[in-house]
Amino acid sequence: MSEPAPQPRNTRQRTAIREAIDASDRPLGPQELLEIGRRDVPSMSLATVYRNINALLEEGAITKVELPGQPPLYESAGLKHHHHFHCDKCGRVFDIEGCPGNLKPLLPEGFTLTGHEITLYGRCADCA
Amino acid sequence: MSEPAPQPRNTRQRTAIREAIDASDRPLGPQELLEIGRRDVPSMSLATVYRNINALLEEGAITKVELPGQPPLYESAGLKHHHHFHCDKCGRVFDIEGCPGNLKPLLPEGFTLTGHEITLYGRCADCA
DNA sequence: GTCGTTGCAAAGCGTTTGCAGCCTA
DNA sequence: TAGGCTGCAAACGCTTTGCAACGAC
Repeated sequence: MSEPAPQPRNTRQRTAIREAIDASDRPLGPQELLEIGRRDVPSMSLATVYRNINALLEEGAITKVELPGQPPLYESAGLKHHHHFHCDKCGRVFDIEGCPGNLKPLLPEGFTLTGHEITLYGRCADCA
Repeated sequence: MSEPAPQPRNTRQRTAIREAIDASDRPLGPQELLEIGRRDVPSMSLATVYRNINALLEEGAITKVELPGQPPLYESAGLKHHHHFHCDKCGRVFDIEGCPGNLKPLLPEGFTLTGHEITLYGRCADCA
């Protein structure tokens, strides 16, 4: 089921990507990570960003944020349960604390619930 | 902003696609629509499915259902406000009636709310 | 007969992968 | 030095588009 998992090395590229994600207060996409990472390592390629994203996902350091109709974003793992807000104007995604909870009553007969995802849409404070 | 919008024609392909969507009790993807459509019009191509999906979307006959991390699905327009359930096992998506509502309190200061999307995950009745 | 539509193949776009050289440990 | 990592370019999967033939009205 699982590969022997090689010994990871701390390259400047990997460090730059991990720090970019940890320092951000909102989830970031591969292209944004490339731009930020290139401030430290100008030669960095997009393929490297993707490979490190996948490595960090597998080691559990970051989480994939998937919103309807958009390519995935990534944020630090270990944030508490939260949801996301997508600004209709600037397109940025923000973390939202809290959760309405109590969604089980919505389920049809015989269905079981293991998780949920909520995305809010509107204008962020900068764009409102 | 908007093209003069040509006079649409009722081809067998378009009819088959529209009927497949209207007859389904759950949202369908392009590949599924191709398979169903080919029962009526075996020569149908995937490009035709996509072109008709987009035409039906613009004329407001169908709605795009976008779930996190999956390609879009399509369902009849005019269904009342609802959400979606994604089965972890079979991968199918089902419509869910009802809505928790009252999500405004979750917003940070200065943010405005125009809409929301909720996706539930778990096992459907067949897979539970 | 017009002109919207179709099938096919090529092009786009975001993501993944093969490969040879590079660099961390 | 070994072998994981990187940059580059080719490959992929899904969707769109150019083009010539087709067919609805």
